[in-house]
Amino acid sequence: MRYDATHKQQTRQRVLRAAAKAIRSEGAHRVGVAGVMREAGLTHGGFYAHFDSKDALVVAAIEQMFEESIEHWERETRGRGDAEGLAAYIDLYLSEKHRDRPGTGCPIAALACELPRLDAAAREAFAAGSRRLTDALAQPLSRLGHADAPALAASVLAELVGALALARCESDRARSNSLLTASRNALRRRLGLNCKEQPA
Amino acid sequence: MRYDATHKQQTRQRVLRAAAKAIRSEGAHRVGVAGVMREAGLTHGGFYAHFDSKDALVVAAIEQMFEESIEHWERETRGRGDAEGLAAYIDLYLSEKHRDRPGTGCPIAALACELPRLDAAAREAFAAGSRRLTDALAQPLSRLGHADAPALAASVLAELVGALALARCESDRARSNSLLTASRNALRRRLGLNCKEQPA
DNA sequence: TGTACATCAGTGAACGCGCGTTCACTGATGTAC
DNA sequence: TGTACATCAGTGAACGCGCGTTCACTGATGTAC
Repeated sequence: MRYDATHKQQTRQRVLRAAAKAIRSEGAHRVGVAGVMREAGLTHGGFYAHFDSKDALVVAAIEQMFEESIEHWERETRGRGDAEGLAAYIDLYLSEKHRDRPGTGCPIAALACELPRLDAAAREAFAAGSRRLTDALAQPLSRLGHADAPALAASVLAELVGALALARCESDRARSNSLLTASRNALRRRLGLNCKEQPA
Repeated sequence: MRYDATHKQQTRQRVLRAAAKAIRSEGAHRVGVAGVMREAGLTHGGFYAHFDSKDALVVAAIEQMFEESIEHWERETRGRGDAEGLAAYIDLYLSEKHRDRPGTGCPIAALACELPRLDAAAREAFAAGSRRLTDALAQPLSRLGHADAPALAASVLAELVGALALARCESDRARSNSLLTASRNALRRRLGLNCKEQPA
């Protein structure tokens, strides 16, 4: 063992994190192996010591994104009540900051439309991640007494994802903000969360 | 004028329709000039007699898609009451058929995530189309007495788009169908449309 | 402690391929006489 | 009516470029003695 046992593993993680960010920003098809490696401080040739192919990188990066996403959800809701945690997550999800930084945000909002065009392994990883996020949403909804929490969670996630994606398409900042506000208010009302409405 | 005056215009329309379909199916970045021309029964060389560049084709194709989309909305709601028309549109939007045929479906659900990566002209065309669709939704909502119909329309469109995109990502057919059903029911309830719930 | 060595993570030139784009050419068309 | 012609929509070979991938090589590292 010439190098530290964790050395290669750490490099792989660096490449993976760079890929997860670039893919959410640029899309899986536009992201290049060379660019990701450069971002990780390496040259493109070394890539194949870590991943079998670009497709394999995309799959691993998708898993990485959802790992980050679930972690983010847990960090934001931990130690809060169900209602408060949900409200905080909705506000964060539909915030200007999240809209303006797709690279570190929700993989679903960044990649959903592109996903059906990826290979089966990538689709499976993505679907698994989406289910985990839906389940995470369903739990507090269920504890709050909502009937059919899994279906409600799916519906809530759909609006979150759709609103964020639409807000990212609108280059007029004021209009874009009003899309975020519209869905924030609609979701708070739907879920019976503390309804201090925000003006459009 | 050697050829019929409308001949070139008709060819252009054929190319445009092929592009609008291919871009929704494959994404703007994956679609190639040669493939679109082949689909229109031509060879790639003739492309530049009709469009300045691939980017220009994408812009024109986006306009074409929204034209089709608005037309589709009008065809489905014409001659129906506001509530009935909305319910019919929601059912159609969140149908298995729409999910399985992105090429002829809503441009927003097919392209929203990819759109921020397109150039300014494409983004502008897309944003304009999205606003038209939101306005079309807002009108019956307003007539039905909903307060702040524009915001509600934005929220409804967000859920429609998000639910369809998520359903397209889920390769397990039963799960995918249940995502569509969840949002169909949630939207009907939200809008006070005739609530014959469908089982998940 | 010092030196020769084996290892292997990472380098960078090279490849084949598909893409957007260009351009000299073709040949079906309607027109002029 | 028939024929030579001008037009121009469409053809297809060729280009430069960026991409994913390969591979012979490098050089920093820890080890053996």
